[in-house]
Amino acid sequence: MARSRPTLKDVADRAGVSFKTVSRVVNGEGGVSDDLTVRVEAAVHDLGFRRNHSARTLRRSGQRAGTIGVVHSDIANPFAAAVHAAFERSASEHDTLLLSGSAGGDPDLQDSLVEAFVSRQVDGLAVIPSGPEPGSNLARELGRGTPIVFIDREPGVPADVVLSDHRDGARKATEHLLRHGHQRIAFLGSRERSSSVRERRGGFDDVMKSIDGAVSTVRTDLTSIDGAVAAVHDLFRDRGAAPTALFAAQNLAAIGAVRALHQLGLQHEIALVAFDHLEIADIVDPGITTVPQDADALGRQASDLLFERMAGSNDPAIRHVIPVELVPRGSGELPAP
Amino acid sequence: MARSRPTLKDVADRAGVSFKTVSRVVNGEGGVSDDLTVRVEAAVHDLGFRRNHSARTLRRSGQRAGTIGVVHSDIANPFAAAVHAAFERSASEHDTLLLSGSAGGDPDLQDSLVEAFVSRQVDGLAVIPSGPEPGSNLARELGRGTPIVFIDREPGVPADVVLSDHRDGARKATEHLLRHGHQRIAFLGSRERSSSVRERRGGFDDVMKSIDGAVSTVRTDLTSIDGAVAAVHDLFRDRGAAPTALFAAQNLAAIGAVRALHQLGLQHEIALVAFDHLEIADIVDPGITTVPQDADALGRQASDLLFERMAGSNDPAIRHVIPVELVPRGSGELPAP
DNA sequence: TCCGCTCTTGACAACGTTGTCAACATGACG
DNA sequence: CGTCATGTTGACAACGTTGTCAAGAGCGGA
Repeated sequence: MARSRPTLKDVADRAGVSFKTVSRVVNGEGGVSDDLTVRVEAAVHDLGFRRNHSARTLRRSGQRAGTIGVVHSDIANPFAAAVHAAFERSASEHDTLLLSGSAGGDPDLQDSLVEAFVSRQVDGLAVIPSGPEPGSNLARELGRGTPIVFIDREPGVPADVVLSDHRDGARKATEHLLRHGHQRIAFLGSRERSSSVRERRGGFDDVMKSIDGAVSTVRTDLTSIDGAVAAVHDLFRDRGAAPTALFAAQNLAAIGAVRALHQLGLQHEIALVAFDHLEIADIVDPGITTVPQDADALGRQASDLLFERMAGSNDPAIRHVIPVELVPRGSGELPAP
Repeated sequence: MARSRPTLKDVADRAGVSFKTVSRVVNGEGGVSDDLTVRVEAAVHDLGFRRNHSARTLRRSGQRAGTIGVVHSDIANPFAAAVHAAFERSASEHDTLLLSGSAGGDPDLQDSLVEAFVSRQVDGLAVIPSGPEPGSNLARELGRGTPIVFIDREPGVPADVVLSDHRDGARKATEHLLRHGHQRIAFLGSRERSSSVRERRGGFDDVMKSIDGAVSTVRTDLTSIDGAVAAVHDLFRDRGAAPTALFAAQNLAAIGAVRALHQLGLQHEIALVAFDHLEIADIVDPGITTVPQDADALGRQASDLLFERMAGSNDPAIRHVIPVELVPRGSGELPAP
């Protein structure tokens, strides 16, 4: 059974001083005689005293609490995990810890995460793709002036945001396939409600519509690898009407597409370009042509933006777009039959 | 500039009642007339009041704070992220949030994370491989009776732990390679100070030492994909003395090994067995024979253990070992030349 | 010697919340 | 009509900490 943690008062009793003196020593405020300082430090060490951060920030309200809440869709997604890690590195330089949770695309869950974060007095929030629109709690906090940064999704409200150039990346991917002679191209996407996927879809449509004779097939809401595998199998059930190239607009969809093409033995016939970084891109044969996102830059810049806002910046909402480039590796350069 | 969040008192003023009445309504304690309840609820809604969780748990010390600290080595590692996600799912069923941080194998950093968690009054801690031995803060908390669960590492002290059967898995992998005629096998591992890697190394050595003529090469501290790639290139600089099979004892080392073998064009000649789940295992050619860990089970069972402990269980330290099985996919069945 | 200064120390309020208790109103019952 | 139980409401302390202020000791200078 956990004995309760020692308090300033416990330390004070042991050192035979008032608890205010202990507070001074613990905070290095100075103005305490060497004699007492030594005694207090010994007592602190003996009891294993740790300042109660909650009580501290309660008393000093208005000061930073040193905690940020991060709302994920699914932190196990490699892209989300990479962004999180970069954000965390940057936060730790500011002595700030991260509370995080995955809302899995459920707006209600996202809202209740935000509520839990806010009630724990976070200094700011970072939101990585989830629901379509900010939930009511998020909207309220925005209105209240809580610093919030959106990562890789359109906020839909005036708020700081860092995102990859989804539309441009999708255009580049699609044009790349067209340039290699493909006219029938399938778009594979995850949650359609996520703005990043909508943007990528938009870029794809922009290009396809501008070309006479281009035929697009669209499969969205592929939220798992298995779902994407099934969708690709389905596409090739009728080889006559099947596309000659795939644009996998999200990392899990891409892994599923690669897996399905390999299962079907079509990996050298059907062209594939994938959005997002894939660890496997240069291992499989053919290598996967990708439009990688810079998760590290996204995380770091989002953190920079948030800390600036938390430091009191009143600038109008900042929108940071990170350019993306296509990296050819083979799968995207397969010619149309 | 963020206006400060409304308090019970603000709501009380607006509703024209005492703040204690607001507290009662907010907590659904009952004993408030319908008349006032309605007025208070309106004020709560208008002001967007959210209970200050820190103040609440300060007052009710002894009660759970609803927060758990998770110490990672690197949360961007797919295995860690998967464990984290499973842990998080389970925690959210207990209305508990996770504070997390990556210590990257640095014991000092791990200790300062623990300190930051403890000072934020977490109810318990989960520790995923990092330093070699529990740091002094962790040791102190253990002594104090703070519920702690170790995941996938030997605690080195009497404490709850959930781990894969590393040694047995490594034995199975090594025996599998021997059975296919290999005698010169290289072991590729990450941080040697991590108990999981030590155990896997132990299983490997156990088997190799028991076989006459078996020659083992060992490369450890391969903490990144690139590091593993370089190590494998190095191994095959002199083909004469090079191993005929690789046992990649960790996921990043495995990805690096696959990549290097493909770069060298040796993927169909050099056998490979990998510890950990690999997303790419059945995509590449040949498929990668693995000894996958059940990250989901690890996370869930660790969480179960921790919540039981937090509920006051005084059972002696529990050790939960999750069995692992080898999954043949091709790379591990390549015969020795 | 006395004043005023600095240095050290502690008493006390306050942060936002919940637990305890008392005050008051109402109605039932003798 | 008085007593008592019940239901509603608020005053106040407490949680662990920091900020404010005052008290006391020690010392130099007039």
